[in-house]
Amino acid sequence: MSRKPCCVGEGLKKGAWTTEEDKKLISYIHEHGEGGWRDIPQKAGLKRCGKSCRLRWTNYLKPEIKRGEFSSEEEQIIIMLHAARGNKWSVIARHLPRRTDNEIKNYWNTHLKKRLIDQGIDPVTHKPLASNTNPTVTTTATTQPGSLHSLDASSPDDQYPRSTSMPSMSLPISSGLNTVSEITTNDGTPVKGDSLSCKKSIKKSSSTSRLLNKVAAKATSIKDILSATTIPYGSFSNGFPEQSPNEEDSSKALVDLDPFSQSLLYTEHEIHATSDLDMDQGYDFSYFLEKIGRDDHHNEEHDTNVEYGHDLLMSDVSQEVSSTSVDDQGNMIGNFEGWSSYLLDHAGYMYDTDYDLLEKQII
DNA sequence: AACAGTCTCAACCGCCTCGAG
DNA sequence: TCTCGAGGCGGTTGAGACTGT
Repeated sequence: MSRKPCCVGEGLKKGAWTTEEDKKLISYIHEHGEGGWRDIPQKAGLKRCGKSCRLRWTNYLKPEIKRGEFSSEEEQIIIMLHAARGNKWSVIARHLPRRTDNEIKNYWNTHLKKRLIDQGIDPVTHKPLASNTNPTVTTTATTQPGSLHSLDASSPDDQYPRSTSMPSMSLPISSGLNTVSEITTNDGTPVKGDSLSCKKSIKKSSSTSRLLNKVAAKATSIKDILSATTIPYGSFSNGFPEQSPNEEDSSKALVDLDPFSQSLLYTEHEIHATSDLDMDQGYDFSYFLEKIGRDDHHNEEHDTNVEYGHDLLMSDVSQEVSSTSVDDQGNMIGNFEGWSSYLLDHAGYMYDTDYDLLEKQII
């Protein structure tokens, strides 16, 4: 019942493509366009099967393909979407303009997966690995801004104490902080060379983070407004950390229950750091994606995998807020209004707040 | 220098989806 | 409704590069 492989045929070449073959394929597609892959090899004078041609073109030769190191923003998106959708590389690739699913898949398997494991996070479930879970750790973890959630492969597993009630995985936060972290060896000398993992630790701001930071700043304003209202316990019975008020002082617990505050692990100094946001200084949007993920959890029935950030980037929701796109410089851009509206919608829903009034106060 | 082990990623394989007939 | 085939997708492989001894 198995289908006959498309690439059966005498004299069909396999393996690495030569420059000459690439030239032929590029030349043909430039002249005739994509499609009709079955006929392309013959017409282009290639001893390859059509499928091989298509893969070579879509994964490697296509001019708009972006190659090279992944930005921290891209890493965040990959991790969040992977948590939400698993190994749906094509879905993830749709949110990373100019990246191919194959490249993302490779990057995940060779870099991100290992880093998550190094941090004690199960790359499949995105939850803390059982052996590394420390149920005694609660709130107010001492944080080091710019380093807490960065996926630094050199970080020891126990460097970042994890609350049992924290999101199922930590997210890199450094992208919006303009943090330039020099990677050093154990003796303190800077690491040179072209190691991908080293390069990736150099954080820089981008148009993506700036745009999303604006949304984050707006959402923080929502938080400031809403935080003036006392929200009784029990208002958020689902989707929030399981924690009894008796276990924490009430003022802190209130912060913890604020849907626009950070998770339990993302402690007060980080929250305060957002209150006087500088658009250019940035703010890491992953917090908001995470928060929104919790909101989704609050609103709907979700499986255990759905705990942070992801649904915003999932196709259904991102249709609301517009998918990521790319500007003429190749930078990822988002729909600011769409994201803002989405955040506002969630704020209104969560607090049963008058939407119009809320929006007037914010905008 | 030589070798072994590890890593990276382009390419392949086989199954799935979907549209055309 | 069924069949077929093109294209899409995710898992896996293996050649070459890199690193350590």
